[in-house]
Amino acid sequence: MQKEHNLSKNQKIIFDLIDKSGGPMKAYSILFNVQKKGIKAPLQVYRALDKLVEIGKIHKIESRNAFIACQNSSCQVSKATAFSICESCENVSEISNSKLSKYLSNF
Amino acid sequence: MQKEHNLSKNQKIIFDLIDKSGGPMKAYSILFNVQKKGIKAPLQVYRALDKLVEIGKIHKIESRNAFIACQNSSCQVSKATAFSICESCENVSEISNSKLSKYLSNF
DNA sequence: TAACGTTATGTAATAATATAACATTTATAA
DNA sequence: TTATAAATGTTATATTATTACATAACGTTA
Repeated sequence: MQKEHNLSKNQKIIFDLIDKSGGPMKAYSILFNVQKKGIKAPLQVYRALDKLVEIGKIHKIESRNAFIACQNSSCQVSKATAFSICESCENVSEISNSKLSKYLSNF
Repeated sequence: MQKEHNLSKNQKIIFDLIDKSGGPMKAYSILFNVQKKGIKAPLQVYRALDKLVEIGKIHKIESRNAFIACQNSSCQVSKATAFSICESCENVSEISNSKLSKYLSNF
């Protein structure tokens, strides 16, 4: 089970946006979308993103420079998470389970 | 088995550099290192890197924005490749085999 | 070999992504 | 309540990557 974290103001604004979007969002697109809420600088976005990744609420998809809400309510921080990404439509689904972590840990 | 590709001049210069380095190299570090050989612009580096990735001679480590020579002589293009990266020393070893691809393809 | 398509190269400018550095405020808990 | 950590705000800048356009080299086949 995921530990409860009290998100700060900026963290909550940004998490809600990503979560509601239903897909991966890029940092500067997030920035654009939250400017009306008073978040005006890249660093404010990146700090919130860093924290959200750290506590497991979102994942970064490295190959896309994008961030997506964790879609697995029992997702454990520091377990392997992979993404299956359609190369045509860019649809993303999260792959995260203990078998994958265990499998990769053989190497 | 890997198809033979005749590397162009720039591709060869850049592949040799990465290969000899024995580890991941970043694009602008590559650029710095090949300037004496006449490669002067980022785009020249990125174009060679793109091609080398495409033909499977190197891999991009997305989370590091870095490129590493394929360490598996029988590495198949378009098969999954993962990297195990020490979080202390940043040592990298390549994980690439058919079992991993097959395992991931279950999702 | 001339004409053609394809691939590679050169160059300048700029876009997109991310961090450094520093000051201040807010939340937590001893 | 004070001290300590966490979060915020702001400006500037570093790092990574692409657009756009022009030219050259290479292979094929007519």
